[in-house]
Amino acid sequence: MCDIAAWHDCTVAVRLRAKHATWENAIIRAVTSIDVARAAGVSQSAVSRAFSPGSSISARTKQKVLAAAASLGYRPNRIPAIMLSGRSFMVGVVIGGLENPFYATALERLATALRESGLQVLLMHVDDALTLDSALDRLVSYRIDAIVTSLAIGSKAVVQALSQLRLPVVCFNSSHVGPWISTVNSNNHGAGLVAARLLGRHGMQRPLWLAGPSRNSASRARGRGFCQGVRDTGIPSARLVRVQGNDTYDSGYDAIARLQKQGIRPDAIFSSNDMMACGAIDALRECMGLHCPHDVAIMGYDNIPQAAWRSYDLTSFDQQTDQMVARAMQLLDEALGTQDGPVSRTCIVDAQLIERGSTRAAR
Amino acid sequence: MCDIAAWHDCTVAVRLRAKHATWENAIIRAVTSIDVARAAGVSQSAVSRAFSPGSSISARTKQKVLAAAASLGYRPNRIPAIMLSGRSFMVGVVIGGLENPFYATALERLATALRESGLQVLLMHVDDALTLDSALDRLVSYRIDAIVTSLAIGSKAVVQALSQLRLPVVCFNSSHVGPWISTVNSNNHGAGLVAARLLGRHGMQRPLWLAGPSRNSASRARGRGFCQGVRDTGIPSARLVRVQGNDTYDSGYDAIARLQKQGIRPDAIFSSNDMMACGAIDALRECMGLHCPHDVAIMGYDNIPQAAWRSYDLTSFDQQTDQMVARAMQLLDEALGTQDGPVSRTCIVDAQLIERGSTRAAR
DNA sequence: TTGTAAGCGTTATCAT
DNA sequence: ATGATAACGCTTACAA
Repeated sequence: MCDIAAWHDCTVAVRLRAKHATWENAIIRAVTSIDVARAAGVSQSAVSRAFSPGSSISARTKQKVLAAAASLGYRPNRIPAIMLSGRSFMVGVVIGGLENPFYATALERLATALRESGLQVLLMHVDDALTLDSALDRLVSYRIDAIVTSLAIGSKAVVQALSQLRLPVVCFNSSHVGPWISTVNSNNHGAGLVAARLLGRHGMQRPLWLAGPSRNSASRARGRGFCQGVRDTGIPSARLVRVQGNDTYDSGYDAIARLQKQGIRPDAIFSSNDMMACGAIDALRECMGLHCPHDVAIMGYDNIPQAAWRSYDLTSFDQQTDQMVARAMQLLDEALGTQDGPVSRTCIVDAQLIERGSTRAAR
Repeated sequence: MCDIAAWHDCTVAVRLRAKHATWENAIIRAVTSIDVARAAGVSQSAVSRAFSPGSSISARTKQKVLAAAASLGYRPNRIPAIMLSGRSFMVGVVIGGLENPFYATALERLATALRESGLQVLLMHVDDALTLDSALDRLVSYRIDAIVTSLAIGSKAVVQALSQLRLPVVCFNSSHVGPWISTVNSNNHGAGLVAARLLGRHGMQRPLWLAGPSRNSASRARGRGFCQGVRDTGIPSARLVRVQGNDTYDSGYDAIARLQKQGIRPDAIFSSNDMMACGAIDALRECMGLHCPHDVAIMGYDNIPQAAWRSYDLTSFDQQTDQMVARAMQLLDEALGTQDGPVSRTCIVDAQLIERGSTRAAR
């Protein structure tokens, strides 16, 4: 159920609540449309109309109202409109992992797109699945119109929690779908195939798959694609080494360092994301004395800015965030516009291969 | 004044608005406290009390209400409370430059802190000063309780715009202050001094200051501190080379590349942020054939994750984001709790020197 | 402890 | 074109 109780325990909230428990000690009351109406010598409706384009109002009246509003410093209040219409024009954006530049950039683009669509972003940062439930309840209590999330929705429980809100949900790179849930996915599997083909052309003999966390379905799809692609080049599946990371630089570094101890020397690496790939590049040099691309070819995913930094010069897949965000907005638009029940759609956007030095050398 | 007009033009907004212009075709009405009251056979106030900890209600009644609420799927609506109290418990967070991992991480921490204080984040991403004005009007129309911004508030115009909102504002690393505006700053000037001292110990003879955009007051303060620190080591000011960047990796790279053409070879660099420092390190190697720290000692600012990546191993100043965020929460708390007029305070948090390889070598 | 009723600031409807 | 009025869903003062 609702954890409104937990909410009440929060320090600032309690303080504010206590402060305004009675009407007597109310703060500076904001200027309302009544005040403007009185000042302009018109009705409250006239004020409303002055601020609603397309409503029938004479230029003279509008002038009077706007003048009065300006002098009083009136700022329309959208809260009552939310009560009346049931729409808040706020979208809950649930994110996590901002330490990955990819997600940071994606959020930036998403926020911009939503703003341009006249929607507000009610942001919810989530560290783990545990906080999600209570977070959702809070968002919902603000009567958000929809939810957009870049969390890789892995667990069935989360999907169910989202579905139960009876609110349009748009995900990025989520595999689970359900009623009310739409998703925009990068063509993860296809990119895995492309990666294997490219590395194959560069003479791959001892491929390595550097996987992201297993709960990340996008990572799993990339791995499956890569595995199939490796087979397609004629290398038996058994020769493909798989190493587990957790999408961080350190996990990429450590994974390679572990390999060194096991005496495994890959000559072609596909990493589930760029951060791990960067870690791998550094570990190869420091722990194995291997240089990229001379000794090892490496590819990542996400095309984060650091992939283009000269020390890494990493071939990567660009998720085409702009396109994905645009698609997400379409899905959102559709879901918000439909009256007849929950929408559930899936979009696939091809990732664009960005070739850089890490796969350039012929060996 | 308000650009509510512009808001009305936004596509999604218009569509939703049109769709619910009349009461007839209203959507699935949400479950209200009235519904719960009816189902539980109690009054509406009883429902309200059941969800308000500390209010006088019998255990039996509360049970009945909660049961009815659960079976109906009732979710309390906070919107009416906003109208009644005038407090929304929403804080407008105005940000930009998320492509810098430092700001991304800062946002993450801030969002977490606000959530833990029971405040919601109404996010506003701003590309430039132009969007800010209209953005603010929108935020205000949602009756936010305060604004927190990591934008380096440079222009006097922005400060004035913020002051006029008559809303508590908390900034990070802003120099301009005014009524209603509080700010938490890193000890930029002090860090500049420390940088010069450290580089001086490493034999600095030809110092270089890699500046951020001139509108960034934090960068200016760092530069002033460094300049003074350089003088303190006995090097005449005229020997200090200043180069202009814009806080990006590319600008750091280009700045060094330009120096090469001018035949200038620094032996100690202090960069206004880590991104530029990374660019500088790569340019030194690629364009000048200089290696860090053997030929050049380098320091940055922000201690972004990439500073710890092995390819850079960059000495940096950690802004202690956790502390700064904690301070910001205190300032916010204070501003929200005060009834007697606008608050305006400034906090300084010392940056912590993180020594890494880029300044380690004795040359 | 519980119920009744007023009120928050706006917008849609209806009457003028 | 304009004004009066009801309604949105909840909280709180007050009465019982």
